[in-house]
Amino acid sequence: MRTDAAKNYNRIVDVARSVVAEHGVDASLRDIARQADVGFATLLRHFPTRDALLEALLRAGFDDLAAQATSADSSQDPALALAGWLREFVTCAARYRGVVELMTSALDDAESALHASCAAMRAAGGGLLARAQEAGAARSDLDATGLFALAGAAAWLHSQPALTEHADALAALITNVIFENQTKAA
Amino acid sequence: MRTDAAKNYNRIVDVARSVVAEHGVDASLRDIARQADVGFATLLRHFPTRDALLEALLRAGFDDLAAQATSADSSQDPALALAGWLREFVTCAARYRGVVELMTSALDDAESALHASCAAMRAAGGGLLARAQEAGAARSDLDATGLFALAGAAAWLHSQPALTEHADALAALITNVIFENQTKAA
DNA sequence: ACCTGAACACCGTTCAAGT
DNA sequence: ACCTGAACACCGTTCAAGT
Repeated sequence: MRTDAAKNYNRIVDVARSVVAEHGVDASLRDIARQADVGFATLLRHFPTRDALLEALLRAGFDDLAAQATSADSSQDPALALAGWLREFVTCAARYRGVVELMTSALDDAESALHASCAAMRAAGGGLLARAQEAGAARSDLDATGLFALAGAAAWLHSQPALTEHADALAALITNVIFENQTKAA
Repeated sequence: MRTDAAKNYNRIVDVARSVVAEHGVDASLRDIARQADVGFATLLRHFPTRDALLEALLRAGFDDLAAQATSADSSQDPALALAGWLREFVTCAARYRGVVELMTSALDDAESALHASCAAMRAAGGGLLARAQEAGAARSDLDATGLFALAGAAAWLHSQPALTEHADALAALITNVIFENQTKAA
């Protein structure tokens, strides 16, 4: 990449970060290009689709999540490792409005620019879940997708402006379900 | 209302039902007007805002929810009454994509055409919750908004196409939290 | 009273032309 | 190689004109 192109690329990403922070994942791409002092077609050249631009904003967080899961060695307490991962997941998924929906639909759409990193992240979480299940610290009727769904619901709650009041406590109620050891009969 | 106006009104609502079912709450209003064989400005005349049109689609369900809660007399088991209300809530909120977000933001925005019916519904659910709490059948650290938030998270999960696989079971895990009787110390 | 077309300012996409 | 303006088909809003 030429240095002038790199400069445009970085300026677009910087501006996108602040515009998406304000307007959510549906923010106007044209507006981002304007604020970045770049022709709109130039933005499209660097990021041919909305998902591609959002991927640039979110990839770092996703990679951290995957790394955090795989680096947790067997000496660490499985329940604590999973709990830390969940906290990070919610922070990451609630950063911008609409990210959770983006992630779940990206899992279903192999064409999305976000598919690979989301799938990797789900698999990594699944590994942490399996270890916690073996230790008897997590409910046994969950798989990686179930973990993702519950963590996503918690992140959704956390990302609703009208619910911020007690979002931390309420989201914790949801993630706590994961650690339930179901003993009572159905 | 003149009879020709009433005919237009009904045709718009009918078409909107099917278009919103397909495209979610962000469906194109212009497209709805076209399919209803009505000038776009006519649609705006009947429904000056998107919320006003969606309110026409959703009001019946909301009213049912409020009625269901107030009609539950004291002879009924409080836990069963609340459980039934929650089931209805999720069905209603997951009917179209985006409804849950619409409801939570309407609660925060007194100007929204949906504000009144959503607030009434939340209050009605709060009444059922209070009775269940008195009977010791629901956790005591929840209020009407907390109930709404958890039910909303369950409905969110239910409305994600990528999660339909086990949506019923996972959403039930979330709503079950409401009936937990927290006994262990913090 | 109620309906409607036209004008407007936006959006995302595409493409031919510029350095 | 990389950038850009212009044309296009959409969107929601407003308003002056029709019956």
